[in-house]
Amino acid sequence: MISSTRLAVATHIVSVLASKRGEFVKSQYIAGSVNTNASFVRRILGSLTRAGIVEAEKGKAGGSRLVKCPSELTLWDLASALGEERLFAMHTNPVNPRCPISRGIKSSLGKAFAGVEDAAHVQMKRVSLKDLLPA
Amino acid sequence: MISSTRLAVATHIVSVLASKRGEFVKSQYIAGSVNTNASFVRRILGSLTRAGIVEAEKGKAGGSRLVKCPSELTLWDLASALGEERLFAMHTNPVNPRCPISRGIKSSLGKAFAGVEDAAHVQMKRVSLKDLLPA
DNA sequence: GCCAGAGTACTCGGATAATCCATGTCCGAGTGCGTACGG
DNA sequence: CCGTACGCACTCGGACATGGATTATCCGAGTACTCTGGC
Repeated sequence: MISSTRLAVATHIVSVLASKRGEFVKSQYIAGSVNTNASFVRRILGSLTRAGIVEAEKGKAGGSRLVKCPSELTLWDLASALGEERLFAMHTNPVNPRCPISRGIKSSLGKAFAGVEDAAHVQMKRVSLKDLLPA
Repeated sequence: MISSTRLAVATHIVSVLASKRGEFVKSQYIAGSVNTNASFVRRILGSLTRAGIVEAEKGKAGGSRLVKCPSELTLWDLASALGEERLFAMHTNPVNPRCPISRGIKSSLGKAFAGVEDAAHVQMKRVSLKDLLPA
């Protein structure tokens, strides 16, 4: 039912960056904290960089560092940086035009899903990275 | 974050059942509306039957029929019948005990996820099958 | 005419196959710093 | 002593492998209705 852990890993990543605020942190170090491989971390860091949440420095003394202030970076920012805004998946099977239910369900259910997602997004915007860091 | 379309398909299924209220509908007919295979439909019907949302009749004139009233059957009922209550997935990689972030993140992020999910659940309980049917 | 048994049309549910997606692994190209070597 | 060239340690990003989850396909066993055949 639930597929990717990217949001959880992204949150873990920015938490590590926040705990080393100002320093450039190597992807290998972050991978050690998450207990995964550095390439996976880099792929997520790439999304965060493109979204302006993180900046990367190349070269020997390179690494990544947090650009945003932890109190102003929310779960929603991370999810949308990853392109994981949707919580529900519609089935993609073709519509059966001879069935009125089949013709209408995707539209009405889509609206219902959107309503639930909106409520979730509101909550996600209220959780900042600062809330997640150890006191 | 959700890969499976079971909730969408389950909603489609009960919509078809509601549109034929009282009649026993064959899984093959439902599959035609969803444009998928009957076995997949039956597997979902099985979950709905176990949850008391639907009842099945065997034999030649058999099929499935809706037990609950459409105005009292919510998205939440369907999701929980399918065991798809969770919207987010935590990464399952082992904790790195030498990293304070790694030690704490799963607990604090888990609480944040739960808060968002609670908000979503509230909305899901407000959407009934009746809201999704054509007027 | 009536009952037994076969046939039919569904059910459920398990086993397996085919696909898809998330993640892991590996590699090449680019870049900036440090060092070594040659002038 | 100074500048260039090389090596190193990172970055990004693509290609491909792997494993698990989702969905599709197929089959067997059970059940209830219906029809047929024998008494």
